[in-house]
Amino acid sequence: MSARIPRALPKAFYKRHTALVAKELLGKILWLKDRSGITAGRIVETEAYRGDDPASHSSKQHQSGGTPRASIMFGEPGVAYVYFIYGMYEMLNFVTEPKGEAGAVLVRALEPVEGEALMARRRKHGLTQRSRIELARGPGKLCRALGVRMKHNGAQLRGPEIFVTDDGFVPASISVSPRVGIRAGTETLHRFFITDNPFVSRSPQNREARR
DNA sequence: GAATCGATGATCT
DNA sequence: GATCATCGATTCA
Repeated sequence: MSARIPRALPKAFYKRHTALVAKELLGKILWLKDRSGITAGRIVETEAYRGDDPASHSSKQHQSGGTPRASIMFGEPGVAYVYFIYGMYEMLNFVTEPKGEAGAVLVRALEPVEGEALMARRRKHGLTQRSRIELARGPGKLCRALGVRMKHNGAQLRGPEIFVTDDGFVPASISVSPRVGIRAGTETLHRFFITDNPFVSRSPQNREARR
């Protein structure tokens, strides 16, 4: 079980409009490497948060570069933005847009492709076919499964701990919907997911318009 | 399958 | 002091 991690996507991939990056991340593979081992999953669901969008952490003090927590969203693209929420869960985002423009993509769900046993141990699950779907189906779950912690805040997405790679997979169809769990900005269709993919997190809005 | 609710702590006002 | 880009247990069906 010694996975060889391929070359990661370049910084330029992230230095673009956040919604475009969120959409193009679908099908890419996210790797986490730590002392426990290597885990990886194919990204099947993302959300875009950008600029002064009221749903985005970057909307507050937007003119002056954001609150302390969100200031990383105004910085260099291609790094991880990790934050802690509900007293229990980490959330993993990728910083987007050129430096000075605020943006980040929330990674919401993965299809496990490497290190499933380790993921199951971290999630305290067995490895039935059923639970395999549940391993990383949701932003809190995937951070648990991969071992994403606050210490990864600011980490590069080209290693040595976090990698995002492209194996050539192209989703057959992509769907969009409102974002999940927010109060403001609910009209914006900035949630992207691979159509009919069973690893996409459960939500009442799974039957939204395709494109 | 769907609805409800408590856990638990950092962040912001 | 209120809010929160969530989850799992519980209940009802």
